Order: sequence, then C-alpha cells, then structure tokens
Amino acid sequence: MTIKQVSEKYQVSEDTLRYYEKIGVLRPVPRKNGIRCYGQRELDNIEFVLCMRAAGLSVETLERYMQLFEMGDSTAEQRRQILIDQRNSLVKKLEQMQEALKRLDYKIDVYYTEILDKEKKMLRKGDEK
Amino acid sequence: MTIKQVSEKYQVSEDTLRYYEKIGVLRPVPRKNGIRCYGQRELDNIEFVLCMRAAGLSVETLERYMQLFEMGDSTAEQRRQILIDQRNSLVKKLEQMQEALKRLDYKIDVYYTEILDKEKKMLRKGDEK
DNA sequence: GCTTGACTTGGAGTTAACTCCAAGTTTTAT
DNA sequence: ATAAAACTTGGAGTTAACTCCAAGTCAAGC
Repeated sequence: MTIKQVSEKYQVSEDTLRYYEKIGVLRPVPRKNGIRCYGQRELDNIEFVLCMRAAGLSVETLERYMQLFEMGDSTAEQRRQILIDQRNSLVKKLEQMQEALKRLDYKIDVYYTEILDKEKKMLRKGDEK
Repeated sequence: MTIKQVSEKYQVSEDTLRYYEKIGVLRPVPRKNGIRCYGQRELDNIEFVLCMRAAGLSVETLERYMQLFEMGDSTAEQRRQILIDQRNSLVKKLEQMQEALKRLDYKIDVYYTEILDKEKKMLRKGDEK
C-alpha cells in the first residue's frame, strides 16, 4: 500500500504519516525503490496510533512508548506502566467530558424553553393587535 | 474575589484569566481601582468556560458564542445551534475515547499475561540449574 | 528521450492556546 | 513616606502538532 492509499484509508495527511515516521511514532516503513510500502503490520500500528491520538494521547507519549518498544522485551513493564497512566488520565478526561455534556444538554434545554416562551409571547402580541 | 484567588480556586493561571477576558471569552470583569473583582456571576461563567475547555471546545468557539451573547436575545437560536453542534462533536469524541480505552485495557491485559509468562519461564530456568 | 506525476528529503512556516516579560501603578506594612 | 507586594497593560515568546515548500529522484506513457 502506498502512502497515498494509507492517507485516504485513514483520513490522515501524507505529511503526518511521514512526520510520525520521522520522529519515531511509527517504525521505519519498508521501501521499494525508496517508496514506502505499507503492509498489514504497519496498518495495524497506524490504526492504533491514530486511535490513541484521537483520544488525546500526546505524540511525545507515543514516541516514548515506541522507543521502549524498540529497546526490546526488557522494557515491557515500563511500557505497561505508560499504558496504565494513559488509561487513567483517559478515564479522568472521559468524566470531564461527560460533565461538560451534561451541562451542554442542560443549557440547550434552557434555550429551547426560552425560545418557545418568546414565540408564545410573540403570538399573544399578534392576537392583541 | 481577586484574580489570584480565582486562579487558585480553579487551578487556572492568572494570565489565562486575563487572556480569556482580553479576547472576549469572559465578559469584562468589574474593577475597583483598576483591579479585577470577581463576583458570583463571573465565577459561574468561568466555571462553565473551564468545563467546556476541559472537554475540548476551542477558545474560538467560546469566543463566537460570547459575541452572540453580547448581541442580545435575537441571537438565542444561533447560540443554541452552537451548543448543539458542540454537543454532537463531544459525543463523537466520547465514543472515540471509549474505543481507545477499550484498546488500552486490552493491551494492558496482554502485557500482564506476557510478563507473567516470562516470570514463569524464568522460574523454570532457575529450576533447571 | 522527454515530460508528467507521484514520490522522496530536510527544513521552514503555521496555528491554537497559552505563558512570559517589561514597564508602570496602587495598596499595604513599617 | 517609602519599600515591598500585588496588580495593571500591551506585546513578545513558547510549545505541540502539524503543514507546507523547494529541490530532487524515479518509473511510465507518448
């Protein structure tokens, strides 16, 4: 798979894919004549990275994780700890977002009744004339 | 309440509070001798803004919302629409984050069993000798 | 064999959201 | 009344995460 196809498949710019590779968030992609050929292993990894990015994990965190990964099995415990830390802050963020959602829903509802009320008043005004 | 107290109460920098006021995310705060005095109305607003920011709403969106607010009742419908749009993208983000959480949990579990396995192997090796 | 178009690289530029700074004013404690 | 502490302003600087660009390579169609 070429970079262009990957870019389209995952809705991510080619620049970003190259950027992630350059800084080590993605492992070096195999080339043919210097051109990147993405295989299943690469695609799986990209999917994971994009999922984590969408959830708000920093590029730097993913970088650190991948560095440990490159260093081999002995870093498994540290990698696991990173995942646990990220999991915890993800849960916290989820709670904050649910709180925000609640507030938004409430406000939307207040607007709804406000606007309805105003319309009613307008109607009555229409009657008076 | 002074800016410093607000800053401590909500864990937000004084600079950020001034910044939000400068760009119009917060209404102009009443002054005494040029010094900001935050009242309940201001605090409520700050809490709302911080909650929305924590949930990922952009400063620009909040700015736009406040501009409409300043323009009076006739903009209620537009403001409501902003809230609805933000609500929807919030829900989408929540789903993405839940997906990421699932993946993280899975990976953490995989690491756990991997590490356990390795420890068991190490023990056996110890036996062999 | 030459042009077209997709690809490569390193590096500069952009954007959002702060964050810091310098220079000045005001309030408070001595 | 003066030194220190806390505040003010406008504007410059920083950071993360891209995003764009120039200059060059390479295979494919005419």
